Amino acid sequence: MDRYRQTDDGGTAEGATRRRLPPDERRRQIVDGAVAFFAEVGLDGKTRDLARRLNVTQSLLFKYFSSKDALIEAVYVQVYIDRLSPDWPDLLRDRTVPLRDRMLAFYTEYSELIFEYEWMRIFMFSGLAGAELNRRYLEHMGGTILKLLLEEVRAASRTGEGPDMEDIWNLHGGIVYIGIRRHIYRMPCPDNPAPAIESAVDRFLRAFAADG
Amino acid sequence: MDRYRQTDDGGTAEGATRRRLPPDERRRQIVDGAVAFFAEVGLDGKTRDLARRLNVTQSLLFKYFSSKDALIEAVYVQVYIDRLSPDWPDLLRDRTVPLRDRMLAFYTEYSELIFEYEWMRIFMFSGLAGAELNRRYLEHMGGTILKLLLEEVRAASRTGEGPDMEDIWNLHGGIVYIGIRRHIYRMPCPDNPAPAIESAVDRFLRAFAADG
DNA sequence: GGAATAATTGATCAAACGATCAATGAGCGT
DNA sequence: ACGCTCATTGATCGTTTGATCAATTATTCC
Repeated sequence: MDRYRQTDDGGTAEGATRRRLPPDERRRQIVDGAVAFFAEVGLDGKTRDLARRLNVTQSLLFKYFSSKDALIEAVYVQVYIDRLSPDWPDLLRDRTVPLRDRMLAFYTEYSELIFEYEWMRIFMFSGLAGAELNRRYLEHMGGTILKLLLEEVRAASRTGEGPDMEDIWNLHGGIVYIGIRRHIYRMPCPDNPAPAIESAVDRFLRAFAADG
Repeated sequence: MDRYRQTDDGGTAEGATRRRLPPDERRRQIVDGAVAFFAEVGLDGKTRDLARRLNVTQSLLFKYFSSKDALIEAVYVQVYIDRLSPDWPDLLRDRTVPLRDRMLAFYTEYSELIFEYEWMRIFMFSGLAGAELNRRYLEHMGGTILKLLLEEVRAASRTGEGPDMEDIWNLHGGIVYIGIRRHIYRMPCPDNPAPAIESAVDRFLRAFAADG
C-alpha cells in the first residue's frame, strides 16, 4: 500500500494529503466526512468504510471518538445544533412586514437548511432510529415557530376563526415534502423550490383570507 | 431451553405454538413477522433477533429464504405489491361524482394504507436505502394518480389555468406528512386524520375555484 | 403403533464488526 | 541536524453477523 495518498475532496490545490494534522483540524475533517458518509449510507454505516473514505485508518477514528456512538453524537451536533437560526421567531413576529413576506422569508431560509442532502437524510435516519434529539427538534419547531405562525395567520385572517394547528402542520409538511422527494426518494424535482413554496403559502393565506 | 414455547402474537386462543407448521403457513408467519420486525428496527435488523421474536431458530429462516435479501424482497412484495388498489384511477375519473367527494374518497382509502405503521416505516427505510421498488412506486403514483388528479382539478377549475404538477405534489405531501409525523417521528398526532385531510382538500379546491 | 417424511434444531463456519494497543514515523522546537 | 512528541498506523482481540449442514423429532400415512 502506498503511503502518500491523494485526498478525494475534489480539488484542493494541495495535492497529496498531509500525513499528520493538528488534532482539532483532523477532528473536524472526521466529523465532516462522517456527516457526508452517514447521510449517504445510514447510521449503520461501517467505521472501516468511513475511514477508507477519509484516507485514514479505522483505528484513528477511535483516537478522536471513544465509540461509534460518540461519533454519531458529534454528527448530530454538527447537523442540528450548529445550524439553527435563533432569529426566526422575531422575523415571523414583525408585523411591520406583510405576513406573506414574513412567511416567504422564513421558508426561504428554512428550506435552504432542510433541503440540503445531508440534513434531510440524517434527520430521517435519526428519526427512524428514534433519536431523542430528533423529537426535541420537532417539538421545539412546533412549539415555537409553527405556533407563532398559527398566531400570525389567525391575527391576519378576516374569516371566522382562521386555521388550527393541524392546518399549519399541513402547510409545513407540504413544503418539507419537496425535500423528501428530492433527497430521500431521489425523485426528479424542480431545481428551485421557491415557486412551489410561494404557491403553497399564497394558497394557504388566501384560504384564510389572510392575504394582503 | 424449554421446547414448547408460547407465541407472542397476542392472544390466539391456540395456546402453545404448534412446533411444526405446513411450509406455506410458516412462510407466511415469517414474512408477517419480518414486516413488523424490519418496520420497527430497520432493514439492518439482525436475523437472530427476528428469529427470536418468531420463536424459531435463526437457521430456519434460511430454509424458507435463500438469503436475508430474499427475505427483504418478500417483505417488499407483501408491503407494496399486495396492497395496491387498481380502481383508484376509475374512482378519480368518475365525473358523475363531485370532485371534492372523489378526492376525499381517494385520500380516505389511500391514507388508511399509508398511515399504517408498517407501511410508512418500511417505505421510508427502503427509500433511504435506495430500493428500486420504491422509486417505481412513486413514479407510478405521480404518473397515474397525481397526474389524473391534476387533470380533474384543472377541468373543474373556474380560474385561469388551475394548478400545476408541483401544486398537486404539495397537496399530496401535506397529507402524507401526517403519517410521517406519526410513524417516523413518533409525534403526537390526531387519532383521526380525516378532518385534516378534508381541510387540506377543501383549501386546495377553493384556491383554484374548483369547489362545488 | 411403527416406519417414512420433512420441518426444525443446534452446532459451526468464515467474514465482518467495533474496539484496543504497542510500534512507527512525521513534524516541531531547538 | 537531531531528538522528542504524539498523530497515525498495522496487527489483533472478542463478538456478532449471514449462512451451512448433519442430527433431531414432530407429524403423516398405512
